[in-house]
Amino acid sequence: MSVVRTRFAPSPTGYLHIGGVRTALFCYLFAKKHAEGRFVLRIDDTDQQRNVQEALAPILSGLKWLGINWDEGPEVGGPFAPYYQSERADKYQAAVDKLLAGGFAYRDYSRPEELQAEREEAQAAKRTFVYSRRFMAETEEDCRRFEAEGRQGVVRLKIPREGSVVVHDLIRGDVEFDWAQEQDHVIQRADGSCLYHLANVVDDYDLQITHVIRAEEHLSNTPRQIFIAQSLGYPLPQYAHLPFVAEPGSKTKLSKRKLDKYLKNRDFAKLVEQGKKIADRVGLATTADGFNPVIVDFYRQVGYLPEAIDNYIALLGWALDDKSEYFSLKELLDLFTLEGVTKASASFDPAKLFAFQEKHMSELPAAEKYARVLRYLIAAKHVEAPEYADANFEALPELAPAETVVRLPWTDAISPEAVKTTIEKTVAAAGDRIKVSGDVLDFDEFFADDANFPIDEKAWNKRVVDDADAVGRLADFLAELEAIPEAEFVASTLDAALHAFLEKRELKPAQLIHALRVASTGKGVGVGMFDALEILGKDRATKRIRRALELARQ
RNA sequence: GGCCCCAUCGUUUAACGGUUAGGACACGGCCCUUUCAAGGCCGCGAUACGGGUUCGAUUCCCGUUGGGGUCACCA
Repeated sequence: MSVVRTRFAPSPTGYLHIGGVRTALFCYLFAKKHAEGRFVLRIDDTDQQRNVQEALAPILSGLKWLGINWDEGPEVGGPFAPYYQSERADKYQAAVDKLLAGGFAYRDYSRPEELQAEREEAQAAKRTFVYSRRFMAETEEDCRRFEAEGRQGVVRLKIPREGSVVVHDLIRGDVEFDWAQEQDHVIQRADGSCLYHLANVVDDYDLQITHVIRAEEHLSNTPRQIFIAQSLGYPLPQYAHLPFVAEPGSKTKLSKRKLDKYLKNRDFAKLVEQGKKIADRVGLATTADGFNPVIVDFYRQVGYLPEAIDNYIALLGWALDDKSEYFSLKELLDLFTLEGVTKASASFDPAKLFAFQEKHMSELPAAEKYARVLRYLIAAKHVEAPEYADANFEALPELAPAETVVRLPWTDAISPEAVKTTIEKTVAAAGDRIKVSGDVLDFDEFFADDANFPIDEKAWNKRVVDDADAVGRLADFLAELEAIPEAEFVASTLDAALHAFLEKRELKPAQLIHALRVASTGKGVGVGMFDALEILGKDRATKRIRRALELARQ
């Protein structure tokens, strides 16, 4: 048994979308689960302009981010280089010559309008269109004659006019197509450039691809590829056509262009809204092409975990059994099989993806959470890191090195160590509330200037202004807080102190805590009250409450 | 329109002739609770339809309906 080789062959379009990732992931998983299996990345740029590298960058970075690493292809090279179709023209030419010589293709001199006329005629007569081959050149003389008429020649496949072909598909079983339904497709243009189907077949052969795993849309053009391969004497690869990734709540293929439509889906809108909130704070343009939940870059920017995306994407058209759902990439590598792939298209469900993100995030070790979150705090300027003084969000590392020095922009009185502790405690206290890394920005109250942090007006009015006794209680409790030694200013002590205070006065927690929260954090909601006080520390916490009391008494 | 593919809760899936048709997400309720999350418990909810085959069909066959893909000198 030969070594399994799969390939993912994107065109450089400037973005990597969810559907593409799913195909790439399955190709990768299938190859890598086999001993010595190789996953090849080939760039299908037969029809491209200059800026291939630029348009390719987001695709390569997206795959890398997701951990879908290729064994051969751009940047890493490999034994079958080049991996760009634009650099393989000579191979295609040789194949065209061979096809022509074998009588499997012919030179055609029809003009587009002539072909169109035939097409319309067939349509009017309700027949399947089949080219008459009226301008097929069978001899050199024919060629010269047509050329003398000012015609330009292309090369077409000479598809059989009868009989049928069976595609053996690993997912769909045997699918039969009549040759009569196929067209004499053009494989080479007048200018000598070759078209996709030819290039694709030649490359799959040259790169020794054993399993062609691709989206279902390619199933119906597999016959012509089989024709090319067989005419060239190539052994056929195994085919596996994956179901589509469809739109939320629909069976239509997911498309980047229809974002407006998807936005009407509540869950989709939620994702975008959360993403925008984060992007705005870190200075990311939300009008950019990549800022769209259909595009992988969106998730990277907002702070999703690549493992969560991989996990969800893997389940889009694949299942292991009736209960397992949470997988790491590594586990997927062991468990993935083509047999587990479903036949029906699966629609992309943003809410479910988010649930996977929550789950993976909740299992992330504290140190890594810290490293991921730091990027957002720096970009939003809640903390400063001298070594990244002028860096914008994109220039900041996704995982900040542990030794990164941080300070608060508004004071030097708090040491870098203390700032680091503040972040660590904030992340710990926020816990599950930080669902994507960028969510850390919801807890900016711990980094704000004690003398001048923003206060949510609604919460302030409700908890302080409208509560006649709030100020008095706050003042009394402040005195208690001031009596606690700084070293004991920790959540457990504060909890005990507050409850003792309440008990003495026969008050319920709510009668003090809400006002205390607004006074010390400026917000109506947040982490546990005692955690919040501990994070701030005695000095900052009491300073803030004093400020609040002053404001309330004005 | 021709050809091809597909069809289980709202979504994603399990059940490869015998189950009270299972799970997850979402949704609803309750509990916990200082807010917001999280968590726990409970609930709602599906075999598209019609014929066969069979002792027995989600499962096999045929048809209908519905959805999707594809029919380029795009990939």
